Amino acid sequence: MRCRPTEKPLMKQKKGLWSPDEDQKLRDYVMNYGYSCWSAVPVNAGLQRNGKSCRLRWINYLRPGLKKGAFSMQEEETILTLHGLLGNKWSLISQHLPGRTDNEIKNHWHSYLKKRAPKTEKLEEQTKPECKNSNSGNTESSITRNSSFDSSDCARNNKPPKILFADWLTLEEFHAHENLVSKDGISNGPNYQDAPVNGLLSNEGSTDSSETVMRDLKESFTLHGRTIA
DNA sequence: AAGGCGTCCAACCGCTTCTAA
DNA sequence: TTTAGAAGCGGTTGGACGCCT
Repeated sequence: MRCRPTEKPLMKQKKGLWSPDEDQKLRDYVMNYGYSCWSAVPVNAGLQRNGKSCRLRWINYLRPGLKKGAFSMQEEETILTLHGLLGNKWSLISQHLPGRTDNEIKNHWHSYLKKRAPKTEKLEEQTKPECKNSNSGNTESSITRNSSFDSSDCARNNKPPKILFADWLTLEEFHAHENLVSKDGISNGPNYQDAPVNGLLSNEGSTDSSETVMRDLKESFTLHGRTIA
């Protein structure tokens, strides 16, 4: 969804940590009017921030239903399993951990879980299929994007079937969320960050065990004509 | 007590994708 | 078909904090 161009903010945009006052302004605005157009949010809410910053603050901190506190063993197990399957697809991983944000999961991975999974990483390196990117002198990408199921090197060149979030839903489920409309008539669209999702992702209130996650993923891929080896 | 160092996390940056005009 | 602008995503950075010497 694309929103109409809005007036450019006249004030200089602020950076850095958010104040409680800014949080309150953003929360009030989003609760009342929704966020069909993030670039308009700071202007209308009277914030000296850019839309991107507001979106991030809302998703990572202000959004209702966010879990605070330490990750449970089960959550960590899920992250490890999914990371092994999907690589650094933090937004996909976060969809299996209700109340956790991609940023939070990413941080937790770099802080704790990465150290716990060195064997997995090494195994991935060894078993990585021969698809070395001939045209890339870009060592950065091959170092930082070292997952087995990733959009990196090989995947980019061979153009595998793209898997969008909508692919994980049935058509009915997708359209059900597409019809989500705020009380002011502003359509929020299929906002997967907030929408309680049925079916595959219906894990509200319960974290997937790694086995369940594996099974779900395999079933989902099979359903869409793809398989996980 | 104070300075150095490491860790964690919030937020920014830059790139890609999507879509309306 | 092209283009511009917005959203989304993942990598990176910087500051706050705690621990150690």
